[in-house]
Amino acid sequence: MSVPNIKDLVDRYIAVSFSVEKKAASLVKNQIGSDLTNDQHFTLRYINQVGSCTSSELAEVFDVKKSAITAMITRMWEKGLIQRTRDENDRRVVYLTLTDKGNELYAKAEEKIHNLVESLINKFDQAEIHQFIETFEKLDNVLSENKAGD
Amino acid sequence: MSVPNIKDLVDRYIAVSFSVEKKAASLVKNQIGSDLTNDQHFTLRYINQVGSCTSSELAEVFDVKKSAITAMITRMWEKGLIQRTRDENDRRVVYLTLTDKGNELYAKAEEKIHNLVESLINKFDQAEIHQFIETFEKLDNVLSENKAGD
DNA sequence: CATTAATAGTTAAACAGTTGAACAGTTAAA
DNA sequence: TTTAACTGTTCAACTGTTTAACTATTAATG
Repeated sequence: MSVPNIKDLVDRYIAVSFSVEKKAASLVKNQIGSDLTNDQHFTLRYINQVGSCTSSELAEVFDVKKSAITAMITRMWEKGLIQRTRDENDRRVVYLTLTDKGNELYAKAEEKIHNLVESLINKFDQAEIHQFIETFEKLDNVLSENKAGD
Repeated sequence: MSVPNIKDLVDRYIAVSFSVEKKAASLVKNQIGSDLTNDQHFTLRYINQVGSCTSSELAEVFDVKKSAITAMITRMWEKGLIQRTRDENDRRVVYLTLTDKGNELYAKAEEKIHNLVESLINKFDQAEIHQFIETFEKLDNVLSENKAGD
């Protein structure tokens, strides 16, 4: 008990992160409806946050190949959610931005998620939440360093 | 700062959980190699833990339709990792277990993950890890309740 | 300047994972 | 016994992914 049992830790972490991720995805999907897949929602969210970005940037952030981004962006472009604009200075580059429709859809999704979280957040006290997110972000950094050292 | 800003919280949580999940998946994939996809690894892990289960149970746990399980189990069955055994009492039911090959592959993957975690775990102190997992599991329970109340 | 490198993004084939609907076989309920 | 419920499968269609080859453009090098 005092010595950290790595096997138990790995089992617990994998089980809980897997479970939470599935449940959160399922809840979000119920809220958002069938307009948007989860990956499309994350893409919308990211572009909304940064305002404008490129395919290469998305591939870096999502840790997938550029061709995967092309496919996903094309599907969202077909739905009228995303705009592609060529850079006039460097004509290789294509800037991705949200259309009005994309922004609206994101705002609607965001509102529903906000309400959902609001209804759940009172189960935790603020210090606990704060510490949880801090550790989670620390884990993210540790993983980044590990990857950089490959 | 004292009042919890839900929007910021949601943004931070989604960003960090998305990022950690991607990085962890990528690290695990590097360790395990191309023998196994992440979902197949999780499936192997689950069946290893419970010993034996059914398609319906997997569908419940993974929160997907049964037809998705059939497809995935078939792929793993073709690789010789999983065995299907009909229940003689209720001939609708099929029990899923790991073959020797499945168990070996799981053990190998588990060892590599173990070593990986061992190399990262010293970045955190034990109390922090303990508290983090506790809160994560609490979140899992809260999400379960919320889903049950749908 | 001309040729060669590198970069940004796309396309196409192939695969894993997913849903939804229809179905077969089996068991339980009426 | 007929009807209803359940377990698992099949099939078509879709999203997301990788790999490899490709286009177009820009940067670097001689």
